[in-house]
Amino acid sequence: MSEQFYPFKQIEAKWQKKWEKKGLFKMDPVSPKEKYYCLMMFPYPSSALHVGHGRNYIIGDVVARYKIMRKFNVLAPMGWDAFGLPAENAAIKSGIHPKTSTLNNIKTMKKQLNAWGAGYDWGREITSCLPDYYKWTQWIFLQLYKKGLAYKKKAAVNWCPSCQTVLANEQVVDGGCERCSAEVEQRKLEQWFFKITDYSQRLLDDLFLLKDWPERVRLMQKNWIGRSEGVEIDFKIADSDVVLPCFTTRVDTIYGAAYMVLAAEHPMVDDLINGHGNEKDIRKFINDVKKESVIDRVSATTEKKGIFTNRYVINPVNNRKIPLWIANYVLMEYGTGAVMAVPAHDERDFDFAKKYGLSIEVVIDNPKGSLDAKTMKEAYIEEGVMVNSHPFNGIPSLDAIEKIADYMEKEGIGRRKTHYKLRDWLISRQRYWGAPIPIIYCDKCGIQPVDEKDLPVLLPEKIKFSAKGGSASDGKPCTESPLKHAKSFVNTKCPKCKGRATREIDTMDTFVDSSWYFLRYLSPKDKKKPFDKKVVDKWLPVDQYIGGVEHAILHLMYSRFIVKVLYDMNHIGFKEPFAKLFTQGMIVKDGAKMSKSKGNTVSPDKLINKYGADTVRFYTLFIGPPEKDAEWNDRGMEGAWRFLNRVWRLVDRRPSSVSRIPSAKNKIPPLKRKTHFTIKKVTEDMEGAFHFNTALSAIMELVNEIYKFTEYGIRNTEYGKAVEIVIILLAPFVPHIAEEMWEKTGNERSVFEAEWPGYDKDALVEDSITMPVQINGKVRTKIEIASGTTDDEIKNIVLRNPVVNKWTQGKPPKKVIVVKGRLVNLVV
RNA sequence: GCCGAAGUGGCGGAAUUGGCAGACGCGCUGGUCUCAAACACCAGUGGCCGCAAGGCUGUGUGGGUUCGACUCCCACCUUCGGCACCA
Repeated sequence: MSEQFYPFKQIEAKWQKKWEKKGLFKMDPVSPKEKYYCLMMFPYPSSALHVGHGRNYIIGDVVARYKIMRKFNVLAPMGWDAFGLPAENAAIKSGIHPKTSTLNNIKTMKKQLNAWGAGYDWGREITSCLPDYYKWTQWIFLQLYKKGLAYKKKAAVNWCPSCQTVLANEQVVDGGCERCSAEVEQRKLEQWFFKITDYSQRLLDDLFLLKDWPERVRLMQKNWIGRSEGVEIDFKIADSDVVLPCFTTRVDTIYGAAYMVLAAEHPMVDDLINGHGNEKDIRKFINDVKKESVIDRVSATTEKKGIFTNRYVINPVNNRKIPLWIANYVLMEYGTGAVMAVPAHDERDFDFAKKYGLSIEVVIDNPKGSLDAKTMKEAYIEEGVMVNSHPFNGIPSLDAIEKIADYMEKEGIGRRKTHYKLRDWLISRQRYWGAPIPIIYCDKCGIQPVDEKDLPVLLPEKIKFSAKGGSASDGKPCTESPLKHAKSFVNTKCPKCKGRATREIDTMDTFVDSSWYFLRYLSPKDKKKPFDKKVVDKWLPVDQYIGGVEHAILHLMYSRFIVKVLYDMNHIGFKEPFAKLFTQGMIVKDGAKMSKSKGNTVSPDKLINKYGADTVRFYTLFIGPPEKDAEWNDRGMEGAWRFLNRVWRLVDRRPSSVSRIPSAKNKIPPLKRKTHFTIKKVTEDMEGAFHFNTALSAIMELVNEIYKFTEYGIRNTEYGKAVEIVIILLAPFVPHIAEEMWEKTGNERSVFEAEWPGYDKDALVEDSITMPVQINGKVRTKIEIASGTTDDEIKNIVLRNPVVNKWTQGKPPKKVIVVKGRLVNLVV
């Protein structure tokens, strides 16, 4: 029986069923084999997956299957990051409860994952919106609360007017909401925070342990943490005993401080301007600044504006009296909200000083040519030699940073300090579809955490989450958490005094859900505890984590933080969650990221129906190096499809036995060597950078060689071996067709139980090699050299070569360079 | 502005302890098979000159190091990603 195309539909259904029955992806908790935890970032259950999402699961599946073949005890679980805004927003419009739509979406996506042939240990499935999961998310909150790492404060927070909720700093992109792009406003609200800033230094230090993370992700985290070292200097206010500390990283420029600037929100501003003239204008200025949008406040391009306070401060190193200003470009959240300005050596200060006619003095000279404060066009921010800074004149400014810091600490006018850009993690959300924060407010006892034994705090299912509180479909979200109106939820008893009390109505940011899920997979059904220390200590850190680079900061930083907290509380015995990270590139279509709103998504369902899952997998893997973005092209599918059919015919149909006489050009290939070379190449790609595209080309080359072989009607053991190797090497990539071919060639057990082949180094050695001969670096001819020929012999052969003689015109070359196994170059 | 990655045929991409640029695939051209097509198979395919043999040229641009540079160094251009008044 030989059909035109291979019957992928039958084959894929057959093997998907068999793997499930056999439990190919079931992790064995008692196996003596070495563990391998292969994790893909769990998806948010949106309506359906497209081929861009597919890349993530296909890569993960290839890795898991490969490790199974390498006889590891593999854990490849899957779950759902199921809380979140989109489901709630959809509910406001459609009236369908988020739980209903989410669980429906999960069903669809699960089907899609199966259709791709992606294998998971479904017995360990987790769903973050179900009480048996979020009970433990609440437990995590309580642990942080216990440690003083969860706290409530009234703070200026990022508010998205369209989503009607606050956002974490990490969720504000270019001054807009990362989800809906609406311009973010600042609001003062009572909110819950996680004190991630306590872990700034450790999050930074341990980045250096993560050698198997992409460099760029480590860099992004490093920049986000934003550590900088400097000195906090005390400036005394003139005619007062009040001290105004300010932070600088450039203490070497202290003698050039021309004025000082405060943020408009600085707490001392009010006292300072009180009764010192011009008060009205100053207050107006401050109000104007506070009204500026978030985008303008943080943009480096916004024009710098300021106003003089009529007050002065004293520079402690030279007792100079310098003016005190208020300006829009100083941030209250960083440092002390007060900045010393050195116009000659800071761009911002330079612009500001020019605008308002403030003095400029050079205190660090350019070694390449003296600076003149009167003529300079821009600030000189490089290092240089100290001037006008008695007693530090003449020394390099880099040294001066240390010397002046020492001096200040000795004199007690300043102290070394380290600052971070990282801010605390705002976790409150004024929305319904999230895990309730397990906190109770009692008039008598104040803020009380819910007792652990009373978890979970159930999210009420009957809820009205529209603005009017009436129908569920008037299209507008509430301005407060919809939980506010759920009386049976809100009204409760105080855990301490048993008196009447109310519950916190905000829910947690979904990033809290996803910052610990990788622990839950090890005991997804445990009703007594979130995870078992012994088991997670055995299985974590995750050996290979795979996901999109868009999570480089948010999810990956939060997870690292939560793991460190749990470690400190001795709940777990490891400090980092993910040993190895692979961030795959996006698949784009027509130059843009695939998205429903752009209408450029490619659905896998149709393609799988037309070509089969293996073809879709093959093309997705062949499209390019997986860490890079790639352009999807439906045509490319044809090539993958053709190849799989070509492979199929190797075992399905006896290739035509037309005997041919090998021509000189088309000599019978050394199949054994090619086979071993391919094993080497594919194994290296699997173990190394995951360059599946080159692994697949190598296999294609081998198949091409096999075909050349069959043209001559030769079917010897070398041939049989090569076909067997092709099937095994293809198995992780295109598992269904590989299994079927494996069975057809007489194997009874699954190809995933087969031994991954090793290669024979001796088989890689060639009898003879073709060496290019260069003359002055240009290839002029090629010679056939038996392997093992000495350099001298090669030289002789080359010098006798007629083509070479034509070019050298018989003259002896100046130099002959023989590169072993590579080429020969003659210099004439 | 700062930090990072990248730039190679018509297209996706391959090749770096410096050593045959364009593997593999898509597309295209010609052929075999067929009544015809589909499928498959064979041959060709960076550009320019040439009937051919062969030659010249070619990895974003301009320099440099080297017997030899996609690969290393210097300067620049472009694209993408991150950060962005952090003192």
